Amino acid sequence: MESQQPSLFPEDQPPWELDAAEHFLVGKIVFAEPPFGPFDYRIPDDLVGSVRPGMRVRVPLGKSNRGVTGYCIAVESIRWRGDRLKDILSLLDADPLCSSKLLELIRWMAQYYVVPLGQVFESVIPAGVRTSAGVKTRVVLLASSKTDDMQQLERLPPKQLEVMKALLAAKQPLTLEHLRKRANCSTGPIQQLRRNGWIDSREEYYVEDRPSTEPITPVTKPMLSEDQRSAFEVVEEALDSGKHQTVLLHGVTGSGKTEVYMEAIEKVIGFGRQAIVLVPEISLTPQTRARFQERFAHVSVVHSHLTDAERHYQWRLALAGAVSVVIGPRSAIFAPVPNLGLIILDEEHESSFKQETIPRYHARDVALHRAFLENIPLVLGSATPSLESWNRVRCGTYRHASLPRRIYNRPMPSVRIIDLRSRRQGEGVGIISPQLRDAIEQTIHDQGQTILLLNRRGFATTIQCPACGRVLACPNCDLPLTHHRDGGKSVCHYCDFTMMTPSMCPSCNYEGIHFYGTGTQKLEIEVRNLFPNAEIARMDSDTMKRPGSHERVLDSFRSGKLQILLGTQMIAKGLDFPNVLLVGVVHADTALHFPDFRAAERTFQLIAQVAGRAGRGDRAGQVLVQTFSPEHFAILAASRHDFEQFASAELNHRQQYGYPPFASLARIIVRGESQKATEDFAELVGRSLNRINEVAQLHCRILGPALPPIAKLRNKYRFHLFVSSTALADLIHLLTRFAGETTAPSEIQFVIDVDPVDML
DNA sequence: AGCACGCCGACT
DNA sequence: GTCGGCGTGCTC
Repeated sequence: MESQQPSLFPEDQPPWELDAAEHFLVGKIVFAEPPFGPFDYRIPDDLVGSVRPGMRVRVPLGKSNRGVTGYCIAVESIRWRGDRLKDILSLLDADPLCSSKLLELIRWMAQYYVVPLGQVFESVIPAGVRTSAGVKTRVVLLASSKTDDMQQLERLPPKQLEVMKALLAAKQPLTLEHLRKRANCSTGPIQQLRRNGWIDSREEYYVEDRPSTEPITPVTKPMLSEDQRSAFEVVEEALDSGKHQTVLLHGVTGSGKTEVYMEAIEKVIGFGRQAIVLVPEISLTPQTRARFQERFAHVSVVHSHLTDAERHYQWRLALAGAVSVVIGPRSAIFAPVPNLGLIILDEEHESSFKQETIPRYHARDVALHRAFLENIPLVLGSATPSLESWNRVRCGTYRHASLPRRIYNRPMPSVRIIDLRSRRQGEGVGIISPQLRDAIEQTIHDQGQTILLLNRRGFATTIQCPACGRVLACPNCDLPLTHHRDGGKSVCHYCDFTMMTPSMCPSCNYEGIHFYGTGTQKLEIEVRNLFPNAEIARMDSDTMKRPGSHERVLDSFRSGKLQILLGTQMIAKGLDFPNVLLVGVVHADTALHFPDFRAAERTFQLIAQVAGRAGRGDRAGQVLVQTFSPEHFAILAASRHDFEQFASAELNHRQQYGYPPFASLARIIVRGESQKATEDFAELVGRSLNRINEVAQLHCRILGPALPPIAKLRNKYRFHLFVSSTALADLIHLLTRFAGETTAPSEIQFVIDVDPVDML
């Protein structure tokens, strides 16, 4: 990665030449496209002092000297070493786009995730900032030097004198419109002053002020419960220590973690510092925003629907220190606040904190590193912590604060496991067991509400010919298509390929193709049949496509209009409805048998999270879990609300097989349109990795290439390899060397995914 | 990525 | 003998 310039002269020059040796400044520049650099460019005399790390520059590149935009990562004084250095052409920023600490964070990310520095910049600095979205120019007026002569000034006509007084009193440039208002005059006298040289004008960039979206209605803050207070004290201790410290706030669902966060934020704001709150994208609901905006002034909410211009504006506000709290999804970890005092990452186990495009960073790990660099506390909150974080609690790396009880000491819901295997064939062929059906009926009778979770959308998960056994598959991805009853379409859930579901088998022409497996659509139909008088709504990514539909369904559920809400995991998280007395997990095994070492963890989390939706009000809740694996430890532990038992069993298993968190893991995905060429290249990748591992004497395990569970995606064949090591440095070293010396043929792409979350 | 240099086939 | 194919390599 380091730049190398072939030196034309011996390193140690004779002293008489050393005297003559010219010292000058160079900027180390990186680019977002190849060649990534870093390259050294001379800083021309007129830019000395203004080029600083974190700024963008325009530089000539290549034989044609085409102009390219790069990021300055360092400014160094070097000795002349041949005349091959080119000059920086111009500066694109007046001030650095990132502080030195953020720059350090970017460097760490580039190293850790094996991504060129320039590409990390592109992801850290919002596109709207880079394109100056929403920035306009305007003419501003300022008093000229002529105004130094007070006597001359006094002799101006009265109206013009008034204008000049107003302008001088403002002590800053004003637009024509502003000045006109302040002097309470027409434009006439102002133009006259400009003509006579009393007023100078210049163009300036500005961002339109947006109407403040902050209805500052401070609410009286609630008293912390005893549990909340003792949890807060752990965080407070970390804040007072003035050092970096990570606290895992382990609070059961409904235990009031947010109050603890807010108390900590309040304290940080009291120090004149800022806080960043990271939440999963789906938790950034208007209610969450309102909660923070009611409690604090200057809250910046960064959600995914902001335009580039709005994002740019929020970013500038944060940079200027005009924001106390930034709340947003994973990219909010890069908020350029000047004096960060605390980072909070809520629902830290959520996989949406992992970015699935380059750079494939995990916001939790980036947050940890930023907190370390800024020397501030990090609070990770979850009811079902990731095993990575939990293991660090066990090792004593993280402090543990827990909220073991729900607020007002409400009981956790009782969980009953329903063994689907015991059902006799032929009887109750439906998806809803008699026990679950009875429980729903009882709940309706008790005027309560029911949530039904089925983590698979569509109608049927496989479309199969009962005569020849042919399964309808996606032509692009080779995965079974899911039948959607609205419109009778077959849809691929990976690439969205859609076709009309044939009535006839394409292989054997058998009339009577059959649907197997269950999705939320089929569940909806069965539930409607079972409870014809109930109000029912389905929530999954198919019904939630239109903006606002999410809110509409949740509002009518909150109002009590709906008795049953069914859907995919989007109903499992965060919802807080006091009248939910029953939660039904329709098929707990959906995620259990995935070829992924986190399958058990995911299953535990999903059950625990959705179970947490029940019994949040005055009346106790109950949870029914339907499963074909009633003895599975993840399902058993979830039914007892016993995270620790689950975690210790799962950690033992991970340790035994060398999975994270006991080893660092990376995945290399190779894809291409030709199966043969893709496989050949994947083999080559495997040989390169093994060779580097041996010659550099690294301690890495290399697995594969193998067919990933999704072997074909969007018309591309895929192969993957895994590299793991108990020595993180070895793993990164191997990957860095590999990336440095490998170029894929043009029709093949490969990506390195460090700490992969998605194994498919 | 872009643009060079470079070494083999069909044309004036 | 020249024009031009796109295969490797470099860009501060």
